[in-house]
Amino acid sequence: MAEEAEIAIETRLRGAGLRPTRQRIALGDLLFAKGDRHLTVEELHEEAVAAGVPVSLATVYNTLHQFTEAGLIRVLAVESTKTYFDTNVSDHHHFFIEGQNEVLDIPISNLTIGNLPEPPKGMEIAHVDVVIRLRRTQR
Amino acid sequence: MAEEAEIAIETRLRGAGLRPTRQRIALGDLLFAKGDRHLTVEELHEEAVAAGVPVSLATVYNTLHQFTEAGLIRVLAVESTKTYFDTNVSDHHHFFIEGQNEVLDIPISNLTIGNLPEPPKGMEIAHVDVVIRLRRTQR
DNA sequence: ATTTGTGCAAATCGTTTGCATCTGA
DNA sequence: TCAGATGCAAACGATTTGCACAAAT
Repeated sequence: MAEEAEIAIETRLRGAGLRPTRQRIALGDLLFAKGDRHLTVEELHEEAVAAGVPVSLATVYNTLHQFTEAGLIRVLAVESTKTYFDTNVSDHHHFFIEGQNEVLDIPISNLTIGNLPEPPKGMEIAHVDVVIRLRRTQR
Repeated sequence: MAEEAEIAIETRLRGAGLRPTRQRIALGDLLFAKGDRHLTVEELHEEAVAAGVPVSLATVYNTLHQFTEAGLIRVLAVESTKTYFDTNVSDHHHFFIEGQNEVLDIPISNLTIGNLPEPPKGMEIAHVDVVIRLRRTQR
């Protein structure tokens, strides 16, 4: 199963014109082995080191950007200090817990958006992002 | 009319417990004199300097944060490395033009959101942000 | 052998902070 | 007067980049 995932990632990397290097495969494993994830570069770097794959921070940055260009993951626009990467590329939206900087998926089926506006001339809609910001309930 | 705006801003500043200093009034004028705006700190700073009010960058940062706390403006979480401030605090959403880092208001009436999901236990919804990302149409 | 990726450290960029000086009430 | 505001420069954290070395084809 780990093997299976590894092969799949190698294939996906090749398909994207990326050499399946040790580091990229390891990062890909960490990203995709556990279902949908929302990670910062820092977090993934720590996981990689903890998993015995001592990649450098710079490589994690490079790799995540390459994965993003390849469409394997996407960037989340929740808050501006840190960049979050989402391993789920399908159409879905997010909760963001303020103060805790935590991102959660919103189950797809719940949310609908109606009356999408016409984009300005010469523009088309690339993506619609909904972020529901949460705060702890007063008590 | 400029006078009127200035008085209003002084009043709003006082109401928020902020001394209406030369710099805050000038920045407030720039922010609110031209209708709804989406600005970065850098942009506002340049405008101020161009308008003959040589505030420091640090003061622009401080001031925008204080205005935000006072509820006069709000922070936009589009994506990008920079923080955008919105002078329109009412409930509305945004277009974001990719590559150009430009923010536009979506006219309120057009967009509806249905079936808002239940927030997780102990949480409540603070705010719902919709960002429609635009790209230039292929030709 | 050639091309591409990696690691490190230095560089960059947006933002924040410490502290001495100034200003509004 | 004097708490609060400002300006500067230094500090900071996230991200990027340049370049020598290593790995993949």
